[in-house]
Amino acid sequence: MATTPAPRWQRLDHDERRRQILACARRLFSERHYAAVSTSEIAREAGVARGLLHHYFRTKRELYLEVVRALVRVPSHPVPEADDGRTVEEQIEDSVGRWLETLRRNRGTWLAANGAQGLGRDPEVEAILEQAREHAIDSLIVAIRPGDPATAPPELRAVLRAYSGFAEAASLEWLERRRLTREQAHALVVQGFFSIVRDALPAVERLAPQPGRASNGNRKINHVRKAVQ
Amino acid sequence: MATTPAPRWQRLDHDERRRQILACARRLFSERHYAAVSTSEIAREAGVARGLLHHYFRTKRELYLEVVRALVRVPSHPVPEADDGRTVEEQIEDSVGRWLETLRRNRGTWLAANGAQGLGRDPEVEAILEQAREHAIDSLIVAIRPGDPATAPPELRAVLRAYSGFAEAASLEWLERRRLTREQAHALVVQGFFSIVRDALPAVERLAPQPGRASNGNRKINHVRKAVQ
DNA sequence: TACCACAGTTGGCGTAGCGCCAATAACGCG
DNA sequence: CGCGTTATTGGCGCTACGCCAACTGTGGTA
Repeated sequence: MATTPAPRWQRLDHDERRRQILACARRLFSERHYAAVSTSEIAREAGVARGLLHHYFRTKRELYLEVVRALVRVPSHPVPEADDGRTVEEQIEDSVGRWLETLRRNRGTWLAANGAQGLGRDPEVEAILEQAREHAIDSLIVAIRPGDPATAPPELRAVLRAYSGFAEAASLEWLERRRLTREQAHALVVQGFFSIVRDALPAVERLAPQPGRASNGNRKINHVRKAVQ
Repeated sequence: MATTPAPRWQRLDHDERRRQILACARRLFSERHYAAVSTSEIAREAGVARGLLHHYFRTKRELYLEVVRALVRVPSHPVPEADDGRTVEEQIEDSVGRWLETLRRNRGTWLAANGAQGLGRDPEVEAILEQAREHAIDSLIVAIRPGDPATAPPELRAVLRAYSGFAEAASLEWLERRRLTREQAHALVVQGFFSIVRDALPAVERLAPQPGRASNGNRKINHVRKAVQ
């Protein structure tokens, strides 16, 4: 009576195995930097042979880039929801609140993607982060200005990116260095947004290379400027 | 007549050789990420044997960290000079101008240190950047508030760090994405500073956990608040 | 129930890169 | 000019990565 021996390993669905490996890699890459994580360790963690990693992600680096893509799913700064008739103030207030809550829940993920500063240009990683951030800027533009965000003047995008850097740094003060309470971080990000849009943005537009380029289509922004204090 | 054969290699002073290797490593690490640069390549670039790298910097990683320390010598945001009797406004205006000029001259260095976002926490690198930034914050505090910067309330440091993130992002828009002219970047950073100190800072202080903690010693900040618009 | 084909999975080979150390040679000094 | 100091080299050992042929679990089929 030859009983069939117990399987030495389990055969998983392609996507499921891929997700499993990715999850382990994500955890390890979030804790330590690229060079300090070996493929053997990721494989051991996932309970598979090292060769399997190369089957799903050709190289260690491609696995890493896949992790980066997964990490930037958590937005780097507050993004308003679609316009629902509320005032811009309410939308911003609310989006910042929701965003901070998201950060708290995904603390580790977000810190890995935004809190850590590597060094040395890494074009592929930069491209991924860049794309995610520009996309988030689009949402911001839609909230404060009607029309297609693609037609927004570059100065506006630039100022909002500066604001984005402001919001990220402020959040780090709450999440990581704990020099701000959550309420303070909220107030700082919200007030910062309105101040920057009201004061800094027009200061930049006044110096536009081609005068008059950004002189129309700012109805909603002007509304913000008047509404805040 | 046995003429002495030409030396096959030159024996340099300890510090000089060290600087030379560091310079090559710095160039390579600025162009590519850590894993994409090999010690053999650095050694070849410097015209020395690979073993010599390990003599001066025990490991590849320590060499890398040394490069990081060298890179953060370029400040990440505008830092006023020592108080020279001018108004705060003049000092800020001037410091931003000087800072942007520094950035332009050290474009590659600064982009490598601040433009690139790696991924995965790297405590040692973070510690280096952290220290440099906090030190820069001190200079800012001295400019806008009398007394020892060490006694400044944490909220103030937090707000200035947020401003620092703002200034860095704004500078990237000028240096890298070229959506701002230099004049626009200047106006944005200066106006952003005053707006944040005038509007965002008090909003944060109002929510201080221990009421009244930050209620004194803000004479000069109040002066800024009144002076700007 | 037994067989079969597909593809998920393994294990090991070849190579490159890093850490280390003993031997070597350039340079200053008596 | 010889000698000691130490900057510098070259090679050994090990680990990690990329690749691939062989293996095996799994679901379908007669």
